[in-house]
Amino acid sequence: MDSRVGKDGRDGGAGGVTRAIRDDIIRGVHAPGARLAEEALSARYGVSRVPVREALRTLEAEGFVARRPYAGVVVAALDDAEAEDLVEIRSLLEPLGAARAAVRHTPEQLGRLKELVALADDALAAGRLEELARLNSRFHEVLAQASGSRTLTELITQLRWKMEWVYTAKLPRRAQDSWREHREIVAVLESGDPDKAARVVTRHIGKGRGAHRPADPQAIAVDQDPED
Amino acid sequence: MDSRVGKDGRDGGAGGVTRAIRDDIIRGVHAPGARLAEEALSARYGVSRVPVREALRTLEAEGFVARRPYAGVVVAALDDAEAEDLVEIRSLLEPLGAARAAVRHTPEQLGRLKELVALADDALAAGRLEELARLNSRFHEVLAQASGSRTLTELITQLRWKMEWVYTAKLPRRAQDSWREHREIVAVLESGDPDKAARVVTRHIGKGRGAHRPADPQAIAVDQDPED
DNA sequence: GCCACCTTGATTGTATACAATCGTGCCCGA
DNA sequence: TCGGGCACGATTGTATACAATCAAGGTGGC
Repeated sequence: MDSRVGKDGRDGGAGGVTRAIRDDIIRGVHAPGARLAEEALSARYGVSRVPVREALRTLEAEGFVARRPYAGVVVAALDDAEAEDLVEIRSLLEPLGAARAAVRHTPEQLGRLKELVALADDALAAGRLEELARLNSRFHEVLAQASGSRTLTELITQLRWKMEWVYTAKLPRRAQDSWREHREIVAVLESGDPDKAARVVTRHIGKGRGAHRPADPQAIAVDQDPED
Repeated sequence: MDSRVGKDGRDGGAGGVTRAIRDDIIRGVHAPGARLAEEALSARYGVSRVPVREALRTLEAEGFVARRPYAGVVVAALDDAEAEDLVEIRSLLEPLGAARAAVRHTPEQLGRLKELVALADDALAAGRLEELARLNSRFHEVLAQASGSRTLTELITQLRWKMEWVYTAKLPRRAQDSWREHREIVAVLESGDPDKAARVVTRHIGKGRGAHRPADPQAIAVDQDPED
């Protein structure tokens, strides 16, 4: 149970602490609304208060924690309406990213996507769902990067983090067959058709309906599949 | 030419430095690609290196600067493709925010919007364009907050900052008559119709066409109006 | 003359120490 | 008994000092 950030991580320094705290928030180690005292964090992650403070500043900008002057930071609480908005925003941005990726993707990125699909096939055959989830994150991360837009990439990545955050505490995983759709995405990217790429990803995300119409407040994305 | 952050600012501490540096980046004081040495910044803004570092962490998360380990931070450079993406992303998110605002806005927020429109009328009559620009920012800020979604509010606010950043260096202002449309937005919000709100803001932003189709690469938002 | 290596300088990353601020509990008085 | 005020503790915000790392320039050898 030692969460201290390893010295070996490629991102030396406070960046590692940022990732560690963010992961712990997503995984529910730090519950929403919990107070995050700087000294406690510095003890827990084995660094001084300065990197902790910088990490908290990053997490604040990303929306994972809220800061009030001289009152400390607390883990942000995502209510149902926020969760619904996340789904909606993502259903707008990821198709846009896919459309960009269809035009701008590099051969190397396409190769990485194909590689990830192949790895997922192996993992699926071996029944390693844990591996599948990790590959899923990587797939969408590379897909976002293929958009060629730094802004889009960062936004989509952060949205995915928050989606994971929301779903981690809400439902068990059901991951398997989304990879058939992943393979389809790669094929569309290779064809270079932006419209088709956007449509495929829209369907993949699971919000095929019109954009701006607010969904039924009752159906708070509980039927969404975290593994997409 | 003293940019040091005043002690009087409501947001005590490093938050003020963050705002100051961001404003200077947006205003072009720190040119894209410029190296931002921490000590130079701390001298310029009259604080120590620690608040500067925290501010840079925030600005990094917001995408205004890029950090490379032990290599310092540089002001991010937005190429034309990025600028185009910003326009596209905003044309997706602001209508969504308006749709949410039409349903969730509080009476207080609606009052503030009306008040801003009135103030803009006065400023317009007096010919104070500088005041108009500031009111314009406030209007869209309150409009975003009225969406009731913290995520949406932050995203839209950051996008607006970046739009301002892009346009500051590119074209002169032409601000006047967008306020007629602002008044229209307020009316739609009061009516409570989400679809109509989304349509009005979509037209207001100036990208009425379909969402995912990439725009003509030649027409890089140069004909966009920064004052909307 | 050119390349590899090392040294040096500057800059970032981190830790420790100090100051400012706020919440809290206690005490006193009505 | 209850309310206001005050002092205390804890925590955040900031400044200074030190360690780690990298880039550049010089020097020696080939």
